[in-house]
Amino acid sequence: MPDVKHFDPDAVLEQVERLFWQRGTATTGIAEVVAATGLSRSSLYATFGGKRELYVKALRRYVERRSAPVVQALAADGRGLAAVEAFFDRLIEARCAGEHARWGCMVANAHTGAEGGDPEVREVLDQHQERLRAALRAALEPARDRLRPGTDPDAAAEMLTLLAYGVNLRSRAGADPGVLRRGVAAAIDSLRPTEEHP
Amino acid sequence: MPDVKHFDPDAVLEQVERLFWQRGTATTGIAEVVAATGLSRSSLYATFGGKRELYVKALRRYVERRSAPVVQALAADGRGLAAVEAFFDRLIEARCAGEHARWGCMVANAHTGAEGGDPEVREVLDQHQERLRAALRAALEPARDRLRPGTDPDAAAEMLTLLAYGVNLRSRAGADPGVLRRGVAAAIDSLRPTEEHP
DNA sequence: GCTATCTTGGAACAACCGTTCCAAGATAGG
DNA sequence: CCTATCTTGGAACGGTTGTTCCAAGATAGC
Repeated sequence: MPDVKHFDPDAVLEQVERLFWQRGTATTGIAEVVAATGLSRSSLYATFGGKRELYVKALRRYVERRSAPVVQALAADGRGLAAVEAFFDRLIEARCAGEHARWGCMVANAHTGAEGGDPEVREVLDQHQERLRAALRAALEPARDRLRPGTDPDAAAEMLTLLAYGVNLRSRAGADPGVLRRGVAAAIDSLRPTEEHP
Repeated sequence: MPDVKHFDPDAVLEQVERLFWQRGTATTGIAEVVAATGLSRSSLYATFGGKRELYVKALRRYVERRSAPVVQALAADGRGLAAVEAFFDRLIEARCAGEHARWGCMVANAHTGAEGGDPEVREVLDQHQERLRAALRAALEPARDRLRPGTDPDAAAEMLTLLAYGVNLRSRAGADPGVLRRGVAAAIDSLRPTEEHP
């Protein structure tokens, strides 16, 4: 009996996600959201709630549609250190070039600013960190006996996680991809066993 | 002949610095600055200019009075890897406990949000990154021949710099200091030569 | 085609934003 | 003590914020 929505909610949410991802929460006004999505304030509020709920939904969409697939692929990649290398290569590439260049990571971005104070947001942040850590740990597992002697894979995964956040942050300020690659390579190479020269 | 200021500009700037450091630019209104400092809008605008100039001056103060001393101490510390260890220990301690716990690093915080778009701010960000990198590189120099064979000190300094930004970011979201320490320890330990067991 | 029910466009809202302005107050040289 | 000059308090500004509200429009079952 009732009327039906004149738009695709997920397509709209993607637009909103891109807006908040690039510009942040505090800087992006509802007026900009209205302008970017094309729909009216009424539809916006009726479908998603207020600005806070809209941001949280956009952030969740980012985690599920942008981050999770890559993280899962990393966890499932059985190539060992090569998998970790590939992950960081693509990360740096995506952060410094192409459509989303210099946008950083929406989750990393959320760490600063008012959005990080929200308990619901904080939960997403911690979940994202934990998933990335677990994926890096899983990626290291097949290479366990090919790592440098004495290496603790859990601690190594922790280190690589922190490194990823560093890359995400610095990429937003225009860091040179070559420099980022060099820093990441130093970390990964330090996990390889020293070559023997008898 | 003229009247003289009824307050100490640098003491006020310190208050402002703390405010912007903890809460960010976009979230902190001039009204809050007025309330925190106790002085009037007139004095504020006459002394520091608008909000943008006020933020930049507070950020510069942070770099010069908070960051630079620690970074210089790191560069001058001749103990090698122990110097790097001490630097990160104190960093994590300051980020997770005490007066400024969970505030993160004001410079790292500036990477996200509208402030990062300002060319003047961007310059401070790059300068800070470069100083930290150079200090870490200098701290590694005395340990050069005590590092793991094949280690590139320049690349290692790059890696440690990224790691520091990761620590700063994650600390704001309430990361456990023990976890942070473990990740950092993994990075530093990976620079040590493998123990020989003959 | 009628109608109950939802959606939509857009006006309107109070609250707050950063900034400006000016009269009143404070100061130090003459 | 007087006065030129700067500072200070606080009112006021136009613009923007997120949100609400309602009449008009669209839809699908009867």
